[in-house]
Amino acid sequence: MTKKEIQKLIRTLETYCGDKGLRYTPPRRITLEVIAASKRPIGAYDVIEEMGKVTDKPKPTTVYRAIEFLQEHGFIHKIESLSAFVACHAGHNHEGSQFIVCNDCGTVEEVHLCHLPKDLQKKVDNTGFKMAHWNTEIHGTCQQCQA
Amino acid sequence: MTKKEIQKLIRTLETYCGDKGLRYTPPRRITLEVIAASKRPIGAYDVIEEMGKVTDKPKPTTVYRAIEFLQEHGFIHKIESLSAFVACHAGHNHEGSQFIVCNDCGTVEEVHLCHLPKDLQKKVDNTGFKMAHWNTEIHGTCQQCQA
DNA sequence: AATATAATGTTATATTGTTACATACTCAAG
DNA sequence: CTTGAGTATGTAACAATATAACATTATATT
Ligand SMILES: [Zn+2]
Ligand SMILES: [Zn+2]
Ligand SMILES: [Zn+2]
Ligand SMILES: [Zn+2]
Repeated sequence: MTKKEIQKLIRTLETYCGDKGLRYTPPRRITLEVIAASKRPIGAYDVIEEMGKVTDKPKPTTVYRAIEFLQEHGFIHKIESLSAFVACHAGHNHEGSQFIVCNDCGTVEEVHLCHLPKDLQKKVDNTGFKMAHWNTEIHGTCQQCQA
Repeated sequence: MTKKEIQKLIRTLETYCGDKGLRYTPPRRITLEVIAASKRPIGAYDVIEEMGKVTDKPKPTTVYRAIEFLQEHGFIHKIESLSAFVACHAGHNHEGSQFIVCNDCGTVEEVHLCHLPKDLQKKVDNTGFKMAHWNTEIHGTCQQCQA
């Protein structure tokens, strides 16, 4: 994300917290800034490192708590297959996420769909399952890396 | 899986290795047996524990190597959001996996589709991305656990 | 000020996964 | 046979990721 986009995202976080009676705190702000500023998914311990540049180097707990908060409220997503985090690019909270991950350069693109693909939704319905969240990670090689 | 199904799966592994000039070895066999016998996704260190009941307790490397082999050849899948493994229920190697995961009881059902859902495939095609593998994990509450 | 709630600080530890190097097995060429 | 190449395992140490438990601080409400 560009610096402007990050600034906007941070203001969104601040507003969101105000509206919901949640606290807009340094760990939460900095964690989001760091994740949003990263070109690729960033691991929790790299967030700790980055955060250490602007505050006392935080303990894992601090960052993991901020990550949990930001995930719950839809500001970031975890790329499970990489144990790493990215800022949400959809601009709103959503139940499902899709990512395209390049195995060569590591870049990740969020592909936002508002609904689970029909063929999957059908299968889920047939089992009487009550869906809460879903996530798809598509691995392969991006156009750039094919050249 | 039932004991019969496991036995069949193991024979499939043996045949597969023979056909491909790969080795059918105790770590590979036991790892598959243990994962297939588990009612829920099983973590690598629990596989180590189980394997320890029938051989000298193995080191992590042994089990991780077997897991890697079994994954590469389509016998097992990793549930990324749980860092745990399940035996494949599709009966053949496939590029994409879908799982329905109950957050309450932990049971996982594999939903096999041979192709990526169309809306996702379109998005991928538009980016010029060359897909290798994909994985979807759907979390929620199974019918039993809703009662 | 007293209280309740939300959030953070701190320490230690648990869980998951990898690196590096030595040893053994299998098959085939000489 | 035996030697060499490729495949797989054995072993020890370690790295990376994540959580538990308990103390303290901040914020808002009474
Ligand atoms: Zn998103
Ligand atoms: Zn790439
Ligand atoms: Zn499968
Ligand atoms: Zn359930």
